[in-house]
Amino acid sequence: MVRQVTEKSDVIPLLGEIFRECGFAGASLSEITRRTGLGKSSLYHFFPQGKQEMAEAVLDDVATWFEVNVFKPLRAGKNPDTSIDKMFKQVDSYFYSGKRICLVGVFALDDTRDLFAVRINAYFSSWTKALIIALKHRGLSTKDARESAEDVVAGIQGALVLARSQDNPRIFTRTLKRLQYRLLSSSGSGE
Amino acid sequence: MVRQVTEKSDVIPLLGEIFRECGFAGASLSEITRRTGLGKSSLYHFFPQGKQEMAEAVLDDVATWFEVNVFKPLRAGKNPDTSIDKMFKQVDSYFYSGKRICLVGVFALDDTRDLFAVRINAYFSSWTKALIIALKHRGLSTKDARESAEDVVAGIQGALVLARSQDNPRIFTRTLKRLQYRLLSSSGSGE
DNA sequence: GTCTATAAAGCGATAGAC
DNA sequence: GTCTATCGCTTTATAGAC
Repeated sequence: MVRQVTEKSDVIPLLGEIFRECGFAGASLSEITRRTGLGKSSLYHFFPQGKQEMAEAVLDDVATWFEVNVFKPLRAGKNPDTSIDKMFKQVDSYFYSGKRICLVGVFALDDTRDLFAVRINAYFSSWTKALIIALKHRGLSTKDARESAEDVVAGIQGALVLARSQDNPRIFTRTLKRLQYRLLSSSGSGE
Repeated sequence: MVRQVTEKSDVIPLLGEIFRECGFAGASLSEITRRTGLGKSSLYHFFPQGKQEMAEAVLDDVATWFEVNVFKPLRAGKNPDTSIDKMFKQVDSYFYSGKRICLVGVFALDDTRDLFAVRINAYFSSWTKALIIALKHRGLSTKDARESAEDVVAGIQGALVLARSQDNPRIFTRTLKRLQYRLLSSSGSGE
């Protein structure tokens, strides 16, 4: 029993960490029970469809966070340099500077993807599209913006994999720095 | 029953695909039995330690393949441009042009990593180090070589995640092309 | 090396009391 | 909303015959 929770909104972040660390198949109900402090009955009270519904709630929670804190600012377009800088800061903070991995990435790799295909697709495509908009506002062509955005989103995911495989979060932070530097030194509002 | 196999060396590639698609926790013995055509008794005859030993055999098999076809050529150093070009060709081929994902990456993300930490660490560090050697032979400084190598290895992993999440292998192939282009246009033997 | 049978534990999920 | 008890099934793993 980690803590006492009675609200669904309190449970979801805990579920997120469990799925992140164990994967979907590896996250057993007994582990979930142990780490949330909620019995199976309570869990099924909150999530009648069981594990599947828990994971969907977590994915929606993650999507909302990124929508508010990353995607929307990127699309707003008032100042692309500012919103891109904010993106990197938020990403560094969200992934605990490389000590935390991406739940959507975990689900995307094995056959868990098929269970949540729409949400997983939407997460990465929203991110890429929002970044493309910001880069076009900086003066990049559609083609250049798409390529750069894809490089950055892929680069972030890859850096998380690499950092975790080496048990070295600094791989993540320094790769993030290089990705940002490369973006800002491409043609844009600074010219 | 997919095929009749009686040699351990025939089973390992099949096991690789199963772990790749299902993850370690998600790969049940019944699924392994089904797709290899081997009964549990035969599996435990080949791998007395069970699933753990199967996964270790697969990881060693992957490591050997990359050592022979990618890392060793990169380190050989006779012609870094050639061996780097070979690396990208082999990687594209190994990952079926983005239709296959990286087994080591799958294991690296969730808590499966802790079971195979040494092998997972070795895979990515061997790759990065071998690429650093080739890049230094091309004239890059130690610092630049390390940064570029890290970008490329992370970029490949990230492109695999992105391609799979969008169910679009072309994301992988075009990201691979850009990574190679960026490597070759950095200072090197072409100058 | 592969078969059948089986063990012991854990799995996701449910029922009914409170 | 949380408790206890339990269902039916699957899990990993083993034993012994052939």
